[in-house]
Amino acid sequence: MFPTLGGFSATDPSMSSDHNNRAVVGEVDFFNTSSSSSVKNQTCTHGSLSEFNLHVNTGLQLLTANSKSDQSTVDDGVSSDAEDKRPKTTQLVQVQEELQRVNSENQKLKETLNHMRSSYMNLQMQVAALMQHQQKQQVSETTTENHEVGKVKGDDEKKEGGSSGGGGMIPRQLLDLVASGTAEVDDQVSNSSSEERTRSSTPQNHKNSNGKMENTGEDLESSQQGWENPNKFQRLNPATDQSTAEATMRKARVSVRARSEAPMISDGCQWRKYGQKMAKGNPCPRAYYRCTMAVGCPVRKQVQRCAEDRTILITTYEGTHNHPLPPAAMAMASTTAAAASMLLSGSMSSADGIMNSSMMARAILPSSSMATLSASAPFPTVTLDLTHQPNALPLQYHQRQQQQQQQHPHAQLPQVIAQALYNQSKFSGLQLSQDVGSSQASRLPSLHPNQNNPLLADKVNAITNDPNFTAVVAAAISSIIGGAHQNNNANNSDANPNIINSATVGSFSGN
DNA sequence: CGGCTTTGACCCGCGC
DNA sequence: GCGCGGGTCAAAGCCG
Repeated sequence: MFPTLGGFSATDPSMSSDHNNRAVVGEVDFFNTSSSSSVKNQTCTHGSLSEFNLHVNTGLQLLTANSKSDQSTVDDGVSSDAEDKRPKTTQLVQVQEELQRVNSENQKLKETLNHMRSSYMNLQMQVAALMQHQQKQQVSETTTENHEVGKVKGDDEKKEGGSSGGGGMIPRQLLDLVASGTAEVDDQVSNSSSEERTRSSTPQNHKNSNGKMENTGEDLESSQQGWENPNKFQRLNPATDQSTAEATMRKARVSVRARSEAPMISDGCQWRKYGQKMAKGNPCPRAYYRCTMAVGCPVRKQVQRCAEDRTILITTYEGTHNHPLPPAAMAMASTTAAAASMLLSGSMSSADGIMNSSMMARAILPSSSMATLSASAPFPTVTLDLTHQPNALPLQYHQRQQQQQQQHPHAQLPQVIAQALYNQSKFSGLQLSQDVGSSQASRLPSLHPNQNNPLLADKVNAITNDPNFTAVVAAAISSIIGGAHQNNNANNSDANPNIINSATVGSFSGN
C-alpha cells in the first residue's frame, strides 16, 4: 500500500532518538501490524477510542510508575540519613499529591472520552432517524409523483443524497453531516443504504416489462458520472449549491508522494488499470486505475513517477469507496475522504461541517511542510509528502516494505498514513484540542496543564511530547477521521467502535 | 476462459 | 473554430 513503511517501531532508534521520552509508552510497536495492542491496529481496524483511552491510561500509569520509582529513590535517601527524613517525607508527600493530580487528570480524560462517546451516540441516532425519515419520504414520493416531472428533480435529489425532496432542514443537515467529511457517515450511508437509495430513487430506475425495478445502467452511470465526467454532472445540476459542493467533493483529490521502487504502492484495495497516458512535462507515463473491490466504486487513482526524482511515486486518489474496506485499506480511504471534505470546508454552510472539516484538516495537515493544499490546481488537491520523513523512507523503509509485503501484502499503507499523522502530530497534539474552541477546551481541562501546576505540567508534557503518545493521538485522530467505513465489518472486539471513533467528531461539532 | 493490461481512439474542457 | 492536454473507453492481446 502506501509505500509500505513497514513496521515503524516506536522503539526504532531513528524515531525515538530525538525524543527524551520518559514515560516509555513506546515499548509498544505502534506501527507493527502484528502488535495486538498497537495503535496501528486501531488505525486499520478502527479500533475504539477506549483503546486510545487505554493508552492514555497507560501513559499516565507509567508516569505514575516513574514517580513511584522517584519515590523509592527518596526512600533510600531516608534510610541513609535521618536528618533528611523530614524533607524527604515532604517530597514524598508532594510526589503523592502529584500522583493524585495525575490520577484525577486521568479521570477527567476518561470523562471527556465518555462524553465524546455519548455525544457521538446521539449524533448517530439522529443520523439514523434522519435517514429513515428520508427513505420514507422518498418512497412516498416515488409512488405518488409524476415520473416525467420527477425525473430531473429526482436526479438532483439523488445526487444530493436525496436531500431536497422535502426541502428544508433535515436533508440539509444530512448533507452537512455527509459532506462534513465524516467518512464514517458517508460510508454508512453508502454501505448501508446505497442499494435502497438506488432502488427508491425514481428517476434512474425504470420498471421493465416485468414490472420489476430495473437498474438501467443510467443509474449506475449517474452515480458515477460525477467521477467519470464531472462536467456532465454539473450540466445536470446547474444551479444548486449542494450539487456544486458535491461536485467539488468528487473532484477533490489526495495526492501521496512516497519513495518506492515498485510500480504501484500497495494500499489495501484492488485496482484495475484502465488507461495510461503520457502527461505533459513528465517523461514517465501516468497510469489510471479504478477500484475493483465493488462494482461501481467511484474511486480512481493516478500513479505517476515524479519527473524530478523518479524514485518518488506520486499516487493521486479521488473519490470515496462505496463499499466496505479491508482494514489495510482503511487509513488511505479515511484520509482521502477526510481530505476531500476538508477541501470542501469553505463551501459548506453548516457550522458543524466547518468545524469537523477544519478539525480534520488539522489532523491531516497540522502545520507541517509534509502536506500541502492546492486550490489552484484544476482539482483541489491535498498532497501528503512522505518523502521527507526523517529516517523513515529510504533504506529501512524499503527493507521493511519488502519484508512486510511478503507477510502482509496489503498492510502497509496505513502505516505510512499513521506515520505521516504521527510526524505531523508531534507538534500539534495539544494544539488540536486547544484550537477546537473555548467551549470544548473547557471540557478538556487536562489538556491545559501549564496553567495549574508546573510540576504536573512537566509530567504531562513529558507524556504528550512522547512520540508514542502523539502516535496514539495520531492514530486516534486517524480512527476518528475514517472511523467508520467498516463499522460493521471491522474485526473489532470493541462493543461499539464506530460510536467511539466518531465520538470526538460529534463532541467537537458542538453536540 | 475470465480477468487484467496495453494502447490507440475518442470525448471534453479550456485557451487562443 | 481549432489545437492541446487530460481523462476515459474499448478492442486486442496476454496470462494464469
